[in-house]
Amino acid sequence: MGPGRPRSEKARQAILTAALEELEEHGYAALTMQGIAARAGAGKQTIYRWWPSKADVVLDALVDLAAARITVPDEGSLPADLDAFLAATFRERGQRKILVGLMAEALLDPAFAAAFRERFLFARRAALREILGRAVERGEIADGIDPELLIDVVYGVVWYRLMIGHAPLDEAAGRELTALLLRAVTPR
Amino acid sequence: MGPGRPRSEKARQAILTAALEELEEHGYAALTMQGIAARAGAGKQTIYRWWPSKADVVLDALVDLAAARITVPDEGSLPADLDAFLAATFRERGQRKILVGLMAEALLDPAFAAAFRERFLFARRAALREILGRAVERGEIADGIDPELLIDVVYGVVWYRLMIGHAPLDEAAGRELTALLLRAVTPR
Amino acid sequence: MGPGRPRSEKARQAILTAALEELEEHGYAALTMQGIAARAGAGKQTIYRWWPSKADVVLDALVDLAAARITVPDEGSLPADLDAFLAATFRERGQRKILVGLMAEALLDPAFAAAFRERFLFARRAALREILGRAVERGEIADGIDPELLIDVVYGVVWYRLMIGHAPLDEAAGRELTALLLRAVTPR
Amino acid sequence: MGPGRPRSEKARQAILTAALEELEEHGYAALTMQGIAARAGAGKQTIYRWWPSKADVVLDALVDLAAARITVPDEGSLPADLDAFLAATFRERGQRKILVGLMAEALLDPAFAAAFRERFLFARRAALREILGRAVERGEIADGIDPELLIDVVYGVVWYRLMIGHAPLDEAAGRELTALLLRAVTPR
DNA sequence: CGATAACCGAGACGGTACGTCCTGTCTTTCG
DNA sequence: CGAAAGACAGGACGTACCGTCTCGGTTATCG
Repeated sequence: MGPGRPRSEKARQAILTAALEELEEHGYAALTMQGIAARAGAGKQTIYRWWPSKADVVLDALVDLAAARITVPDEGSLPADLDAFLAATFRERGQRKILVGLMAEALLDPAFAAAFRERFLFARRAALREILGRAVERGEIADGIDPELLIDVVYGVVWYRLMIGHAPLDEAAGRELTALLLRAVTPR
Repeated sequence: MGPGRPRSEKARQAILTAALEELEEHGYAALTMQGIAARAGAGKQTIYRWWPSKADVVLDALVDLAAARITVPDEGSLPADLDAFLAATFRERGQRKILVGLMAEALLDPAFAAAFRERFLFARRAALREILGRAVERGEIADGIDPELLIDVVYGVVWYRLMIGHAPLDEAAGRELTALLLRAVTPR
Repeated sequence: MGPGRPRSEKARQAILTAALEELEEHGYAALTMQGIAARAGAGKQTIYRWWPSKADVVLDALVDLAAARITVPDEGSLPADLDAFLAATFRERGQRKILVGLMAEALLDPAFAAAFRERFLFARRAALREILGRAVERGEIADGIDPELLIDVVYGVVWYRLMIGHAPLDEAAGRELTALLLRAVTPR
Repeated sequence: MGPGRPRSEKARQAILTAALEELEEHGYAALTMQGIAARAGAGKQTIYRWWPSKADVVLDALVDLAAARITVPDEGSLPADLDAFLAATFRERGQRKILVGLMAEALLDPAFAAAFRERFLFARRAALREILGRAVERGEIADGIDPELLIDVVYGVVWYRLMIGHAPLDEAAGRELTALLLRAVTPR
């Protein structure tokens, strides 16, 4: 490390925390750099020095939150793994506001969209891909079925319901989706 | 009609057209009421009088555009209907910018989200529901399969790919999705 | 009179009354054509048809109010006339808000300034001029003293105090001013 | 001085200059915050941060302009002092537009009226008061004559003519007014 | 141990869009 | 054709944030 005062870990934490609190209290739409800085007792410059946009702050906060969370179940069979995976996914719905806000930002800002994909979405896809890979090896998935499409179906339904809110995202929904997928992929 | 100058259809058209042009040129994120008003040669007040937000302007423009477009195919069989429906859906992708912008707005603004659901999303779901309803009557869908979940799967995949852009939304994708769904729903 | 519906005297009265009431309640600065029209139950066009600006409405209302008020005292001597004139002038101070508002408008709008001069200010000057004319004939004013300057002194002091509000405009003030003027003009 | 970027003297000057230029070109009535900001190359917020209204901007500009100008003549006699004072006052008539605009604003806005009185009007009165005070000491003013009334007469006539514009404000006018005042105050 | 350098908080800066208000004009229906 | 109603284009308002900048001050490395 060169000379100069090192980055303040205290400021970083204060900013991430402030961002999550502001988001929780007022919603993503009302989130502002000014507001985060004020609540964190930080200067705006300090935020801009380390994050290119407020969405990146929230994404960092989310990644911190969800750091150790992506546990890939390995129950020995596809149905069990899928059920466990979806149940775990739905359990984190305290993050609904965060996820929906970040997706909105990603839809509006291509630069952030790339970061969101790489650091969040694709990490989740990889977990599901691992589950499906094991199922393929076990012969639980018929030939000619593209696992990537299955991933799209799972996350498509999850995100669609998360965003539209017209149907629940609970364990029953998980089981129903698992059942449908099994009918689709099971060799016969 | 009461007294007073009636609403100007010319102004309405100018505003909707201006909104779409601005969106096309600069993207949804850069869309502003000022910009729309200036390009339309309209006063801002005239916009605010009839639409609560810029998103509602764009939604109106979209509904005008897509007015007669929701044609429900009736080819006599589920596979044919699904293929035709998805092909028709994907063909309208000139609307990608519009749809993604409106979804972003819906994620940020609950009031607009309700309008978007009622006037756009649910109308599309209804079309698909009709197709599936006919398939159920024909016995092409096994008992115990909830058509609403199928709708979520179709639009989930469509929206997920529309938003993330990691995979194509073309006729091949449509056929692949159709095939997967048929495997899932066909009685045996 | 030509054909067509004649001007509505009822509307005219409603507008003048509404203008004075709005002025009284919210002050001249907050006076708007919209507000006057709304309170009068009149259309804005009706106001614009007959008055070029809100100031002209208020001026009309003032002239109606003060119509018969300019009574020129004729007590037989300059001191008595002056005292009576000033006392009468000061007595109308319920019009303070109106006068100050109109003067403000006249300072900002040359077109209205002309109307204000002709229809109000110069009418008042004429009254005072008549008093001074009689005093000259009676030999109460020394040669070489320009009555116009005396008028400026009287109305200058009145308006200055009316505007600045640093000193009272009451009968004592009138007597003090009268005394000063007499010392200045009395031949010796 | 506390922390934070200090106020920009350059911006302050640019704003005051822009205000005077706009006023000169388009008149006080057409003066707008937007216009001043645009011409000064400043943000509107920067103006609102330091001045509550456009009138306060112009008042600051005037005070800057007239800073060292209030020179109280001391010629040794009341007639000479008065003549010199009035001549000096009338000589500044390049400020007519400014003064009339500020007075209009003061008539419409009590908050600004207070500032205008304290920072401009009363400062001018004080100068005249000093002249009259010396005259009293010299015995040039008869007992029982209130100097404050004399100040009202002088500034009353000046402002009345400034506003109405029916009579000139030149050296001849000054001499005529001086003569009248002397007749009024000279002991006999 | 002092110079240098990068950080920090604070807050002013030039901008841009917001949503509201009012202006003066226009286009209806009604009497 | 006057009048009430109310929509229209236009433009200023005062506010909120943006992202940048310029302060004084702090905390590290390195000569």
